[in-house]
Amino acid sequence: MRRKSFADMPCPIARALDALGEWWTLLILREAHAGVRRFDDFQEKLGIARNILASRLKGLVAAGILEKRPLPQEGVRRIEYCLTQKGREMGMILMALADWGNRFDPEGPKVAIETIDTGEPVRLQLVNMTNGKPVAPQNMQVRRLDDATASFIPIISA
Amino acid sequence: MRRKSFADMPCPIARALDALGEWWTLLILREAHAGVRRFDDFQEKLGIARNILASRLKGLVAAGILEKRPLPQEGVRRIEYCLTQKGREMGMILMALADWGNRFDPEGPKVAIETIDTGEPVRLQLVNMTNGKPVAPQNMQVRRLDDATASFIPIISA
DNA sequence: CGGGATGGTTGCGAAACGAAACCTAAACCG
DNA sequence: CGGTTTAGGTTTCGTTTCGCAACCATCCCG
Repeated sequence: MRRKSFADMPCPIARALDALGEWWTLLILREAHAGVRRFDDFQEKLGIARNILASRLKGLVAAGILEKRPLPQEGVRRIEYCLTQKGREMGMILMALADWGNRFDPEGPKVAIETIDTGEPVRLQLVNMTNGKPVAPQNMQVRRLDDATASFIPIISA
Repeated sequence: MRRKSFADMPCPIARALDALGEWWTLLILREAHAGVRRFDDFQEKLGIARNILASRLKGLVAAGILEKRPLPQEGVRRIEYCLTQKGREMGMILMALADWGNRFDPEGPKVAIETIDTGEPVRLQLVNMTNGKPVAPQNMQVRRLDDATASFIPIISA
């Protein structure tokens, strides 16, 4: 039996996890967000096996999250794996993981998530986009638009 | 070879993924946030194999994300898996996944993430906690507090 | 031509995953 | 009392994925 895919589930979380949920994938993207672009750099910083890294990079390129760019004029052949727009915009997911890990892992390293200029603390919040005000998690829903009678998308009243 | 653990990496993202990053785990927690509490309900809603579900639930209880509660007076024996505080507070991670999946998966179901009372759109934002103002991702850093000379925690200037 | 750098692929053993069958204990049913 | 149902798992077994090390293919340099 092949490992079950989440790609055909009618839920944006499931479909996101189908692209991001394999072991190592989000750590590769953490490095990408930190500026890493080259195969050997990913490999060395993460300590991931080279075949697994190759497989993950291929998947992320296929998912449109990374883009493979050969740099022809660089002496030896060089290839860069660059974040696409889709890849850059999943920074919030990494932030949410970092924030939660930081607050709820007593053994973990303590980090400050803060502004660069003033060093003031930064957190993630739900914000009402029409008035910019914070929204309580209980006052939030995920509602299906395309086919109202189809299966409910379970979510999240923290 | 055992699959490599992220638990001893000095990064809150890696350590969070050590608890949340296995296949199925975040979907189980999506269901938990939607109100599911019982073994057979998780199993039926997700279509997950029972042995895998048992293993994931055990891990989540060990990680302090779910709490196992027997309900003695309920007729047959019933067991509930309830979110702890730690579990409830990772709703932001699910939100970030849902938001990203919703925006960047053209094949996926379109959903509205909105307030319940007024139906206004809701998004995740970085917020400066001292003044409540939004923070641009470029003006954000993750800085290590406990051992400034130790390995850099890569992050995230979306 | 002999390296070295870069970006992989191959082979193989060990875990993890998936499905179905099975088990346990308590209720309930007649 | 014996049989069935309900709930929550565990076992078994075959397939897939992971991890490691070794190897390979290009290109460039001297």
